[in-house]
Amino acid sequence: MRYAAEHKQNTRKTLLKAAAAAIRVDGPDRVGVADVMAKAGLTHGGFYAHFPSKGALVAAAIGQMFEEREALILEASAGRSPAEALELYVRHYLSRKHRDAKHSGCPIAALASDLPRLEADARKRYAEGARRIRALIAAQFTALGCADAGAQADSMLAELVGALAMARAETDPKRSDEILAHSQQALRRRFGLEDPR
Amino acid sequence: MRYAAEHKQNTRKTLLKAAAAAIRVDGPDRVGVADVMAKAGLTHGGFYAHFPSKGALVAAAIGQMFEEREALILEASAGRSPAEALELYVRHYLSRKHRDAKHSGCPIAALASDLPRLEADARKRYAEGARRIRALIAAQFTALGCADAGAQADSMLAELVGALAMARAETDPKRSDEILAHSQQALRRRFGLEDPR
DNA sequence: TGTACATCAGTGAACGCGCGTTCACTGATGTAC
DNA sequence: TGTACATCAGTGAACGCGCGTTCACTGATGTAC
Repeated sequence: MRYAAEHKQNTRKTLLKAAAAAIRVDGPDRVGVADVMAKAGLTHGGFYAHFPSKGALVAAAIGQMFEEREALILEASAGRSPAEALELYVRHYLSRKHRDAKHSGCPIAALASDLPRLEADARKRYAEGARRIRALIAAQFTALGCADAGAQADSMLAELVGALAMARAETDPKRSDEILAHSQQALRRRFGLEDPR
Repeated sequence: MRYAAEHKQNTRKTLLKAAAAAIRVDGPDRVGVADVMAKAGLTHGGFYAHFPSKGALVAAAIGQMFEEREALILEASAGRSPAEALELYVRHYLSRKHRDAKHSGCPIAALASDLPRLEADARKRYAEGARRIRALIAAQFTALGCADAGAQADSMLAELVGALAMARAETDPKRSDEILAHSQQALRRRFGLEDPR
């Protein structure tokens, strides 16, 4: 079966998307090469036609996660004022929906504690991705006229990531909701974000 | 070789401490039963005289981490005013020393993203431990006369955990230091903690 | 006092399983002549 | 127009390794008689 010119590239993209989802849910160690191939309807042997090793897949999948995430943030911010965009970001980030949709959520929170254990390539991709997301937030603060936009972005992102990770770890659903709500409230207050409801 | 009455209990404690350190550094999946036994100077076969399974070790080791951590917090707070205790906690939490000493640091940050993937027992221990640490912080806010001490504690802990995890994931040492410094500054300001230096 | 036996933390070989990786092969299609 | 060959994404069996778990055994000491 000879394939269309872009067929291989499409398969590669499918693998990356499948890996990006699976790794956020189960972690880089528990996601197998065979799992990812099966999700694309393929058998495991063909994997090495696309990636030189599992480590390379993990690194590329982390890149994929951040690309997806950045696209989502840009799309959500489009046509909105800086204050609206920040408010929306915080509201979505600390929603029950985001907490429960780990496969498609923020990779910073999903992989935070896995990261220091990964190979150099994967760490690099993650650090670059985190910096880009931080830059998107900082840009909104700059547009709002903040002098220390970078510091504000770091602080906001830290509380977002920490609150989401802790809410996901909490076994009591009520307490988990509370963690999200408390950080939501704190962030709104300290950054002067209106509650639109 | 017949052993002293408490010998087995001591061995168990040694194993727990070794596991608690190793799991924070390498994660629950990459720490092997044989590794932990070797760190106690034993061979792997004897493991099952102490724990029914690896999962039970992981859960017990998580309990151990939080015990160590609580003891440390209580010790550091002893004889200090609530404001001093909070200031010290934040300063230590966001120090380079804490960032670089993963084996003995805060388990909430070290295992945040591993948690949702672990067995029910381990998740329970973690959630209980996180609640106790949160309660220690909330108690200081209550002593300071805060009406919403629980909400303050949640928000502070979220920023601490997020900032530490992100600083550990960052590959550029300068940016990593900056992440710690920015959250340190933000937390001091919003909770009115004096810089003693 | 001396001998046989019970105890039990720890030993180390073995088993089964999953997973990353390799490799000879397949089979449909494009190309050369 | 027809035939032989090259191409190449994907197949599926196999290999090696690490790891959790099991189990028969060790050997020093306490206990029963």
